[in-house]
Amino acid sequence: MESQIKKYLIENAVEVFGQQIESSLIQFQKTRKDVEGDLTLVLFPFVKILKKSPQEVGNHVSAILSAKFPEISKSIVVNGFLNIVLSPEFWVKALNQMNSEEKFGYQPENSGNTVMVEYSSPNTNKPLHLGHLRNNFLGYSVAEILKANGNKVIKTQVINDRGIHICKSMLAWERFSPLNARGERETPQNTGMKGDKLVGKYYVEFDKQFISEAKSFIQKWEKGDFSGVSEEVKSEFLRLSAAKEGKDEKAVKGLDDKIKDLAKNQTSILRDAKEMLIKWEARDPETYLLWTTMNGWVYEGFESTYKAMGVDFDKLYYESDTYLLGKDIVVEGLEKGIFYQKEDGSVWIDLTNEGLDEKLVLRSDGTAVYMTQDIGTAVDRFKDYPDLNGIIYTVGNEQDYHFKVLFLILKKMGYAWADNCMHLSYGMVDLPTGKMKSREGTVVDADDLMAEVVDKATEMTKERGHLDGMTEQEKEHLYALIGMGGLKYYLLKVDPKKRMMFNPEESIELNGNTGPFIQYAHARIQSLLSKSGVKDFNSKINVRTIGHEEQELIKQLEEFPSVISEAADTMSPALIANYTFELVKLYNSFYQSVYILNETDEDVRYMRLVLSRNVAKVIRLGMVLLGIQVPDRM
RNA sequence: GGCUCCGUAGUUCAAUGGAUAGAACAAAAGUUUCCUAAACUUUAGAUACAGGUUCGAUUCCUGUCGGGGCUACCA
Repeated sequence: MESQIKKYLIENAVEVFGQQIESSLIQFQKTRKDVEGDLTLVLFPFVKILKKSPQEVGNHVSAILSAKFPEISKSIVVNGFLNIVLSPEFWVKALNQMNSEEKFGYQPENSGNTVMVEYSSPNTNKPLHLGHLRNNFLGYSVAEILKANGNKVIKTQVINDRGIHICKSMLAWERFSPLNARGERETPQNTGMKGDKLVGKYYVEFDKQFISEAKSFIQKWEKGDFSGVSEEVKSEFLRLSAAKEGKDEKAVKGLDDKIKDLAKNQTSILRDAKEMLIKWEARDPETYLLWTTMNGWVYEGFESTYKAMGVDFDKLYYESDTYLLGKDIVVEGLEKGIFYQKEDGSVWIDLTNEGLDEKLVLRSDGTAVYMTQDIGTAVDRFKDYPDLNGIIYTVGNEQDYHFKVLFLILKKMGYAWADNCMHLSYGMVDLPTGKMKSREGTVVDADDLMAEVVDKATEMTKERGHLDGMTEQEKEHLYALIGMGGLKYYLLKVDPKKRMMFNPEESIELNGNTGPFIQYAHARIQSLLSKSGVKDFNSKINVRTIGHEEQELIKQLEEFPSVISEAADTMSPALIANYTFELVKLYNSFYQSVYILNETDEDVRYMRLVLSRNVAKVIRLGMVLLGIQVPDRM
């Protein structure tokens, strides 16, 4: 309706306004709740053109529209706004229309572009945590939203499986794992530990040993004992120590960090890890086997976590596969003069003209850095999928700068698709106790958290659920569905760009703006429908009038398609979440105030059932986009 | 220091430059002879500060104050 009126006004602008007008001048908005009307046209933009008062403009436009559109039963001018009231017939027709569409609000499949969505870029040394949950749920949801808008979507992740950090956990496992009775080191099989947790444990172990060795160096140096270190290190230490004199707290901390780095570089354990990396890059069979084995453990662990999360991927990329391609591209860029080489052999790009800094793309020893790999991965992807239109990178906002640089480099390298690469930058998740820090053990583990919310859901559902006649398996499924629904909804309902506070207690709440609140509404409607005895909802509704609350509900349902498309444009699942919450509140209020099954007028009863059915449908279609399932009973 | 993002009820979040700034939680008071009360209905409460642009500013611009992030030959 809105678009029809808009179209009409633009096409007949000369007649209505006496001149052609920009389409941006036609602004519609939702009518305020406390004012009569279904649709509101903002009149201010026309006031200047017509040089009349808002009231006169309103009357003028109102008369024209009323004559043209029979759906408009009346229109009222208030304070510069034209509030349009649509007829009951219009709303009944709208309800009949949406009732006939199974996928109401979705665009036809493959009617849009081909887009790759990358989310979850885990480090194989660290088990997944709360931050990954936001990342995964967000990426998955955006992928689903894009699909609903007709795009073909390829879900992917890039696995960070090479580099010095990987060697650290490998080394620590070889060196520190206790042997069991059969003389074996710890494995997921013989300990029953999840693979990613086991590897993570040895990564932490490495860090402990590493830091303690570095500390002992510093203690020695402070006593003036420089045995076994080079003159350069000695003088650097003395220089840094002397510089601390008379500096403020912050500066001293910075210098201390530099001293720590200096000491870390002297440790034997780091040296051994570096040697291992060189062996790995040389494909030393023993090292390679160890790497493959331990990575296998991690992937198995991740797999089970992803399964619990309910996310999946169409294609995986491994940095161990793409870093070499990245290096080739750097060489190519060097020949083209896009990059330049310093005396020590390191390769850089100068972005000072773009307001950024110089950025390293290859180390002096010829090894790849993060940026090198990312360049390689991007190019690789467009090679794998020739019809790909763009990539969306779901990565935290602490990497805004990295992606700015990455896209700029790709553009300078002449890749036309660089303009279609986007960084879906999401905010950090904070805890009430402050930031998550692995050092301080304040990281919320993904597996633990998911288990906790499901436990809580189990407890609450047993207490008040309606589970008679369900099998144990069905019950387990329901508990998981409610627990995970709550968690996903909690993480997705806020604007992804913003940092958010994660309150563990609130995340398992069942009341208010929560997943279970929405799931409950769906279950209640399903129960209603099955009790109604109506099997076939295909016949048309036949009522002349329609109640205020019913009309408000249809109005809200009518907005679903534009919400989906806006969610895709802004890549914000939060819009879907908030929309659905509004819908459910309206429905609950409606449900409370009228009889449905006990309504005596058959036509009205049927209309209310159809309305309920469509509310349930839109709830389900909306929640699917968030990766949340809705139950028929709870 | 440079770059960048953000400051909205007690708390967590909303608000394409539009009408009297919406919700939820927490607080207070109510609603079950009826379709799932995990529901519904009331009440109280906020735009960090100072300017500017505009018919109109939470939104845009400038400055102040406060917070986060980036500023590695780590990934």
